[in-house]
Amino acid sequence: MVKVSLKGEVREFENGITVADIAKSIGMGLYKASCAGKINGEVVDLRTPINEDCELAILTFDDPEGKKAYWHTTSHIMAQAVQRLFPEAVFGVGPSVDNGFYYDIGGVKPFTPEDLTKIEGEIKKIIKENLPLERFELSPEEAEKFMAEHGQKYKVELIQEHAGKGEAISLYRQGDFTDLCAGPHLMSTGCVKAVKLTTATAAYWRGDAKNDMLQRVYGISFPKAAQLEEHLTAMEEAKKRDHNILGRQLEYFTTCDLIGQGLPILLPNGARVIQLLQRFVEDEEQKRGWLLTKTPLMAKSDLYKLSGHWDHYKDGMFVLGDEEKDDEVFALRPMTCPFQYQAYLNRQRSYRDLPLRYNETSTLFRNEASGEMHGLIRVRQFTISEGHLMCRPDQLEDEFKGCLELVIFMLKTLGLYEDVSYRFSMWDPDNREKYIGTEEQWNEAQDTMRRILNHLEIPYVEGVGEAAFYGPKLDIQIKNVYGKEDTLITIQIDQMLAEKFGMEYVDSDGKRKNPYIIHRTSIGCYERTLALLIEKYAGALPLWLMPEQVRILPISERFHDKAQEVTEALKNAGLRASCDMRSEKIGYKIREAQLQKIPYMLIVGEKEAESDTVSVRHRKEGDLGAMSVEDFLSKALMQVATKAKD
RNA sequence: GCUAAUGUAGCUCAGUCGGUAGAGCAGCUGAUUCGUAAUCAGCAGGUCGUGUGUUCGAGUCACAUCAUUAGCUCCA
Repeated sequence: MVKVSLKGEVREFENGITVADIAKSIGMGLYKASCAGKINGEVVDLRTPINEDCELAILTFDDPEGKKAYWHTTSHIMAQAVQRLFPEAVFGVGPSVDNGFYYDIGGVKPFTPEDLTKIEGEIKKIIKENLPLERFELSPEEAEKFMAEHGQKYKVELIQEHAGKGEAISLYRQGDFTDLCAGPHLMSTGCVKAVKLTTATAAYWRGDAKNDMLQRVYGISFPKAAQLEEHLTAMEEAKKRDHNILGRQLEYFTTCDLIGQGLPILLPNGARVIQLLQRFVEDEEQKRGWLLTKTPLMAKSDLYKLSGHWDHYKDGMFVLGDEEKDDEVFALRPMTCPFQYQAYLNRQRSYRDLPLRYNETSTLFRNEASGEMHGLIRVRQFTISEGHLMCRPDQLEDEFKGCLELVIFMLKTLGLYEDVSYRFSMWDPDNREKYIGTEEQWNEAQDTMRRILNHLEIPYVEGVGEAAFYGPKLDIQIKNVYGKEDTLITIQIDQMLAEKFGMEYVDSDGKRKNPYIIHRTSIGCYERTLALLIEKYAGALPLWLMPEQVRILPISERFHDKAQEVTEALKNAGLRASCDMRSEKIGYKIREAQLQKIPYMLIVGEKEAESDTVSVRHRKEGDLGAMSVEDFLSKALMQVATKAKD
């Protein structure tokens, strides 16, 4: 007998009982809903026999790991459907992801939407067949032979890689389909209910552009049809917040074929918001001891050669001139680092000068590959709240903390703090050519950073291979409206470039030493941050950031004078206000202001003229009733001063 | 850069088998002077992303190119 602790309650079972049988013993409802188990904190297959006393949790679709198993099984069902319809298919990998699952499939023509519909139809059949999934193991040799016989070359490759570990290879069989898989999986294909294939795209085998191109089919599934409907509706809603649609509608930015890809035109609304953000950032940085620099937008290639950027990123730079023909070759700057270093190098530095904090509102140019551009998120020219901080080793942790505190202050002010996650971006020792410096230098820099992060109790995930070529990073990640993650902010520790550039300080012992350099941004790129703000607030930015804060709406021509008087009063008080004097009905004017997300609408008519008030309407709260202009002003100005979120 | 889809009026879209371009909203003009999300009427608006072909004839077919979107790769 084994003692199994379930949610704190200990029950006895016969030795070798499976997780699935325990679920069944508790109730058929739980059994049917169960997706996987968790034994002593480790996720396991439902078929796992229990031979020792343990703590067990039954995972359902409501648990993140349960969802993973559910989606993973769905990906197998999809693969089975593809195999039936396209027997020539060669399968790559088919994992679950944050928002569903995918399967990579080679040997087939790109799938059309009609193909996806057909595959969905076959999936339904397989679900109806309610095929049990059986787990079995083969030796690596047997498994390789099995997959080779079925023409599954990618699976053979995966098995060969796994063979060295001396473990058996686990496979799952469901009817006529067998897949190499570590699991866990649901008990049968009938457990999956509502499936939708969302998109078919291309992906490289093993994520390497040199390898075969496979067709990747994405999908999602749910235990209930209503949940699928809900999900699809949510995706439609997300589209309404998409900055690339909303930002254009609300005239924050536009693009132009003649100017080129990745070069958005910031319209007056977008330009205003960015100006407000910049002022805020520069003022806040000044308060915190940062010194503003303004360095050139281009430099001779020699500068980038010294920094190492020329070797690593020449293809991604806009180079002016031809190395073969011209005496001097310039390049638009893709980063600010070596420019600000020159400010440091302007004179000899003492340990007493450190820390030295340089910030800059810095426009950068990067020749991103054509398929990588996206709205305001990935562009070829952007402006970043840049900064480099030179300090002594004993100052590093405090200064790092200071940078992080500034970032957190910014994120909280913007209302994005709850939406970010942290990634400790490290080098990949198996990919040495991507990085400069020695293994010792990397280990030291990473250990230092890890120590600081642990000390500050930052909850981070590790990103191997995500470091900059010169050092590790703390990346602050944010998801866009569709759940796709991007880096919003980064703080980096660099021990290598100071040496390359001969940056030194004379320490208290009279010796010359290289400072540590922290590369950081406080609010990220203004374009990207604006994009995320548009999505976060669905265009209804906080009052202090709205390009137009108040619109005055006279009921009719008779009240134009009064309305203009109010408009002038608000403008003089520092609010961005305008007056809609078109001969339209009040409902029309309100509708338009509302669609433009104008925070306050002030209605001026007979009643207001008589009582010397304005009727205040808020974009979210609706009619707030009449108040004097003075009362409205103090209310609105307070909201601006405190940077309130609505 | 790769795979695929898309590109028609300022915006959203229709346009059948290749036969000479259409709607709604927005814009302009006029009327209306109105109380919390769309007043009515009229007018104007297009080298059908661009280029080169095929054809008697191209928005429609082919090729190239530019841009947009999704995913991959990349992201100093």
